[in-house]
Amino acid sequence: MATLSDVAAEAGVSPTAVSRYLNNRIDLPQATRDRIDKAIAKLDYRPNLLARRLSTGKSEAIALVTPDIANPFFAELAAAVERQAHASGYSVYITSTGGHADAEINAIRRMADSHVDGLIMTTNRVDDGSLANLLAGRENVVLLDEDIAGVSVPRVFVDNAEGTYLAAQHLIAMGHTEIALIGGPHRLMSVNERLAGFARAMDEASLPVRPGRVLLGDYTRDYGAAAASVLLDAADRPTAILACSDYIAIGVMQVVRGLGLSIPRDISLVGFDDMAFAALVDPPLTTIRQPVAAMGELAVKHLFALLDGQTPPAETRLPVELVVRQSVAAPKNSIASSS
Amino acid sequence: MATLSDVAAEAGVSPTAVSRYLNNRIDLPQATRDRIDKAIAKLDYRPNLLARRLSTGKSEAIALVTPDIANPFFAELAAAVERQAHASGYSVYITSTGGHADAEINAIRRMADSHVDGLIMTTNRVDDGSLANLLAGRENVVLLDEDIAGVSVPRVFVDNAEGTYLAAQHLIAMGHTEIALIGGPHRLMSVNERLAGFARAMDEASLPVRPGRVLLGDYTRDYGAAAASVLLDAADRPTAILACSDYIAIGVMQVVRGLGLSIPRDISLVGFDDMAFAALVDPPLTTIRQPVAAMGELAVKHLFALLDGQTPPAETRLPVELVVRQSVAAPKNSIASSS
DNA sequence: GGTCGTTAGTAAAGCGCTTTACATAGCTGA
DNA sequence: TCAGCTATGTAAAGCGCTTTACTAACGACC
Repeated sequence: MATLSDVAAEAGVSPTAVSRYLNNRIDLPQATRDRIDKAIAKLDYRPNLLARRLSTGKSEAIALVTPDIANPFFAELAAAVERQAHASGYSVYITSTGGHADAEINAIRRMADSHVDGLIMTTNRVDDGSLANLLAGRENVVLLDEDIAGVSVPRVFVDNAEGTYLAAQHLIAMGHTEIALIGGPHRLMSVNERLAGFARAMDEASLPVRPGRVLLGDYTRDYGAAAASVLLDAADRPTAILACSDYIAIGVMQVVRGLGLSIPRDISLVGFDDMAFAALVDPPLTTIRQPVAAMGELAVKHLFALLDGQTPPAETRLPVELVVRQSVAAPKNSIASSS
Repeated sequence: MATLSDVAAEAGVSPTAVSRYLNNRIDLPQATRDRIDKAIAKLDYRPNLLARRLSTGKSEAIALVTPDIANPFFAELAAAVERQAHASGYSVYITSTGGHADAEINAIRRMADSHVDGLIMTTNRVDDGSLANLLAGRENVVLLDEDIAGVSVPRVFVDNAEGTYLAAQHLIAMGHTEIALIGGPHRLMSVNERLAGFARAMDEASLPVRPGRVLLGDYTRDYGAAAASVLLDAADRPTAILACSDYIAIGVMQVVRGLGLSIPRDISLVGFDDMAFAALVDPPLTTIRQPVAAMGELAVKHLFALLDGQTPPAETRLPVELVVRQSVAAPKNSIASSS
């Protein structure tokens, strides 16, 4: 591999001249430029990024730490982040943590050690303070999708409460009064907020939120199935279920089908996320769409602003949207109220 | 950020001693070790990876270049690669190219410039020779999932021909004789092979492969829909369609439904890949399962073997598997032959 | 004809680490 | 008593780049 010095020797100038020429820090006469260009071409010279980074302290790279790249939600987020970062000539280093605290900490450490310029952090856990500690005072981090309590870096979230509010409103408008909610991990910000949105819609319709009708566990298919079993085995079944993720909704569907019931005839179901498969399942799932690409792009923009010494908004909320498909109907034995 | 010299000064030894101690290249008496450990803890020292990499020429990192990280197939592959690499203490740098030739070339270049130790390459295009050129002679590359003609690096593929062979056999056993195939891009290795497997099964059953019944285009939902329209608008519809990817199958389903037809009553359908959504669609899709995780892991293992100076197999084929769900039935107006 | 400004560069230090070669002190054995 | 070994280190160069300061040569101006 040719080095800068090789090029300099070949062109008959000093390494300094080549370096400065390549970085547009010097005006050289055409003849010299030509000699350097020729030398570069001849030797197929490519700058060693490692050396440049070590020397400048800038890496033109950002890190994205994410719970699980195999999860399409995070994969789409990652794709958006990458697209946006590449547009500015930045590389993106992605790490999956599997949602483990120590893996998250290691990932952040490792990223810091590799001297990336900035970090976009997504998590799906409730932090016990270690993450907050690690991130405290950093000026080159933005939080995406989920909060970490106690860190004061720019955050890009979705309007979680509005999402479940819209979903519950939709169910209520269809005539449902017996509505259950299945959510993610207790105390996770998105979970709290989605619960709050649900409660608000219920409240506005003067409907009670019964404790046994709110099940919090995980944003997974398995938990969706487990929770659905509990709800549907009960004496007083709900007529509708608001699943706080499409994965949960899939689990619900599976159990409903297993019980010989039908969606939406016996049970109405609304999901959350609008993952690609939501349109493909049977029946196509009514759900809340998150603007995943916009989230990723905005996170990058805010991170770049930060690196640029600007002050992006402390918190941005992106709007969600109700996507009506076919998993909601009026409850049996009841007449839909006009909305 | 504390440096090695800071630690050395704090511990009252030379930087050399600290470096060699940290790399297990020297035996120090307990007292000295303690002083160094204490200094490290006190200063919260973490080695600068950039500097280490520049100095050693090793990066303990590999690159994965992939067409689209938002595609669950590649995302799962990436997750497997990452898991396996992390287990050996390696980082993975993932890049999405969008399937563009120039982006692929840039990505490979960029990875080489960042001095990763090795590269795992996946593509979904037919190379015009530029990739082959770039990769020629490299001793630290493995090809995954799809071939690049003319490069002689270790390759990890799936048994494509066997997949379509099994699928076609299954359809034939159910009584189908009018079987169409919808495949990916013409001349792509996997496409050729899947076509060959299909042809072999047809041949063994003494069934002709009619030209109008083989449509090659893209591994996408859109192409699946377009191809299905062509096939189903024809005077002599096939009774079964072998889709060479689950995405294609989804497109087919959409068109079939749009025509007021039913799967599997009117048209039988087999997919390829067994993506997560295959089990979730209506009807659940009979498909060919690829061992995605195993592919990713094996690619990493072979890459490490390469880096270790060993010679992994030039080409490995991983087995596929027919997953029978509910998208295949006997053709209407015919009696299923016993298999 | 000296000064000043411009042009066209260069020398050398430094980024933080590794590594090779060498050094010193103390001890052992003949 | 002294050669030689072991234990415990160290000095200095080098990875490939950037950057700060400096210089030499030349022409223009007064």
